Amino acid sequence: MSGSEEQELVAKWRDLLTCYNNVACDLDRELQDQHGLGLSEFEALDRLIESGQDKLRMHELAEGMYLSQSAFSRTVARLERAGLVGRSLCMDDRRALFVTATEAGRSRHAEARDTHRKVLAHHLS
Amino acid sequence: MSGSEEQELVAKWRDLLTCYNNVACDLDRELQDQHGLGLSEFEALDRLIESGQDKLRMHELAEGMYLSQSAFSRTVARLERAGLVGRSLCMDDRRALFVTATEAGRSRHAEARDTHRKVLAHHLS
DNA sequence: GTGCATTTGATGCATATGCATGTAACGTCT
DNA sequence: AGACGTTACATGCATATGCATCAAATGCAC
Repeated sequence: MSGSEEQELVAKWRDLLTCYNNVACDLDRELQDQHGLGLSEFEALDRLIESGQDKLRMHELAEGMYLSQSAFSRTVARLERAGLVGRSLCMDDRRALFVTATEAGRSRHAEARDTHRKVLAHHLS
Repeated sequence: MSGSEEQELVAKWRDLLTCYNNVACDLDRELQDQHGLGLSEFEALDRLIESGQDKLRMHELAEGMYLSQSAFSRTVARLERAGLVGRSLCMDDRRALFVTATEAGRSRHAEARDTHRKVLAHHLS
C-alpha cells in the first residue's frame, strides 16, 4: 500500500470517526433531554416498531444492530424497566424471549421520532 | 421532508452507525490485544506524532479530535502513565501543558501503525 | 435415550465516556 | 491594582459498553 493510499484511508477513517461522534453525541443528548431515551434505546425501539411485527425474538431484534449481545440485552432491559416494551416467553423455543412495544412505547417513539429525524437532517444533509 | 427522504436519511445514518461500530470495535480490539493501546490512545498518539511538532499543547492536540475535553484529558493521562508521552509546563501560559511523545511512545506507535492501517484497509476498501 | 456442542439470553467485572464542576492562570475593563 | 469573565486542565459521578462467563433449552450424533 502506497503512502498516499494510506493517507487517504486514514483521512476517510477520521472523517467517519468525527462524523459519527458528532451525530451520535448530539442525537443521544437530544433524545435523552427531550424524551428520556438513550441512543441505543431509541434504535432498538425504532427497529422494533418499524419492523411492523407485533413481537420479535430478542435475537431477531438484535440482528443488524450495532451492539454486542450483552449491551443489547441491557438496552432492552432498560426499555422494559421504563415500561416501553414488554417481554414474554416464546413457547416454540423456551430459550427465546419475545419483545413487544407497549402503548407507552409506541407513543414515546412517535414523539421522539421527530427529534431523531431533525438531528439527522441537521447533520447528514 | 417527505417519507422517502426520511427513509433515505435514516438508512444513511444506520450505515454510518454500523460501519463506525464495526471498524471502531475491531480496531480497538486489535490495537489493545497486539499493542496495549486503546483506540483513543492510538488516535491521540498518532496525531501527536504525525503533527511533526516536538510538543503540542493539550488544547492543540485535542483540536479536531472527537472526544470531550474530559475524555481527552484522561486519554493523555493514560498515555503518560504508560510512559508513552510526557507532559511539561508551558512557560508562556502556565495554564497550558505541553505533550511530547517519548521514545517508547514513538516505537509503540510505529509498531501499532501497521495494525491500524491493516484494519482500516480491511474495512474501508 | 445419552452425551456433547450450540444457541439464547443474563450478569459480573473492568473501563471509557460525557456532564457538571473545581482550580488555577490569563485577559480586560475601569 | 481589583474585579470579573474566560480559558486550560483535572476530577467526581453516573452510565453504557465489551468481554468472559453462566444457566438453561435445544439439536445432533450415536
